Amino acid sequence: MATTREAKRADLKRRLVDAAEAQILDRGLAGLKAREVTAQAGCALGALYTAFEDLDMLVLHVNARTLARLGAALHAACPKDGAPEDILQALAGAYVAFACANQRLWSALFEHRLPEGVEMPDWHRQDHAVLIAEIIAPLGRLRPDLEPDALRLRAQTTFAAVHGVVQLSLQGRFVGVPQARLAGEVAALVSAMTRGTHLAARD
Amino acid sequence: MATTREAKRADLKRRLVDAAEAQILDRGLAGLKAREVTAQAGCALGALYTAFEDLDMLVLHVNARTLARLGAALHAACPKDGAPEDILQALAGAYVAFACANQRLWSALFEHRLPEGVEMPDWHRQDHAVLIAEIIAPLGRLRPDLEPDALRLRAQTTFAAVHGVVQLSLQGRFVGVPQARLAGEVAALVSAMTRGTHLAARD
DNA sequence: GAAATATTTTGAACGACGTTCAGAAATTTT
DNA sequence: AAAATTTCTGAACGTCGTTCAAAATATTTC
Repeated sequence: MATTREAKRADLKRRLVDAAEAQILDRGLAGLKAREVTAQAGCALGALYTAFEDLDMLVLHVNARTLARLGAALHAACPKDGAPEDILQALAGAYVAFACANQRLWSALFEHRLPEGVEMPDWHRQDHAVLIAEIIAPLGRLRPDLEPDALRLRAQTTFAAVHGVVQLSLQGRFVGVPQARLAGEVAALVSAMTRGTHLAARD
Repeated sequence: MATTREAKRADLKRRLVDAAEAQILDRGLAGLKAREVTAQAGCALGALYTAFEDLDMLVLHVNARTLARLGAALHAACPKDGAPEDILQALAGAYVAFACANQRLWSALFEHRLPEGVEMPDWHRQDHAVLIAEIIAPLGRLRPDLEPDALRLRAQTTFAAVHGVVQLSLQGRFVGVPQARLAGEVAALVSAMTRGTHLAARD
């Protein structure tokens, strides 16, 4: 049974990620505890460290799942054809909707920090590409003058701007916009960025 | 010596905030430890809990200091007269410069989370007002049609957008823009937001 | 198939952490 | 200066992530 060993290991990993996801979902990232996760996954405390290097890597696997779901939501929300403004509005709206509907899992994506000096593994860095993938095409139509590198950079900036508004709002910070106003403010921001960006291309 | 008691208490608090600030400055928020802070402040471990409710409240006092310095930097960078675009660019540039020059203390402002369910004390909520205070006037000139409430909301959104770009960049995230490009991208964002915002006022 | 060997799983134990609190030290009052 | 009060102290507690010797299980050998 050469396959059993790997299959059991994969099953353990799945149960641990399931349990960690459930844990973050109802207590937040800070409420994730090794003892509770392993109890819910039905394994010993030490087993966690045979499946993953440490708790941080387990969180990264939960985040990978969340990013995949978020990526699918963004892709689904993106109209096949339409004006660049409409596509960007649809993407921003979908991002807001996903963050609101999955607050704790979405928060974990950006709250989580690796210990200082520890670099994020490559396999997980790539998972983040979905955050900007769909932005590039419509933005490119607004700014046909930009080189691919500059375009990608501007897509990152565009994402980060929207993300910032969502993050400060959902964190309930003093400077964050009230959650009830979030969708409207993001729409206004995207509108302003879109119009302003379009103008810049003509200068 | 009625004054001594209060003076000594105030001195202890100051030493603790000094030590915590130094600690965050060279090891980051996650590197802040009660035992090290009290050792550096020259008091017993338990003394921390006679001066502050807990470590979180000590962090809030460090953050209050940082916000005051940041507020001063933003105010100083804000030209007395000039086009709204120029003022907003100056503010954004100063924000980027402060965040870069004080990365760990600035990060602590937004990394720190109170335990779930614990609300931020009012005295510290107000400290955050400096983040948007200087934005309101120039933004109001671009959008004279907005009511004071809507204007304040838009100022929060404008801040959050710039902040998002800075935060993802300085965190070194995959989707963040490289630090070397940060100032340029923020300038482009402010430019686009400003032009777009101005156009919206004419619709 | 049983003994020997290799692998996997286990949970008690470790060190570090934030926080508490009974007693020691210092101060104020009598 | 003795008594009463306040302040300060650091050992001790509970919880955390992580480790690792030993137990349990699986595999190989004869």
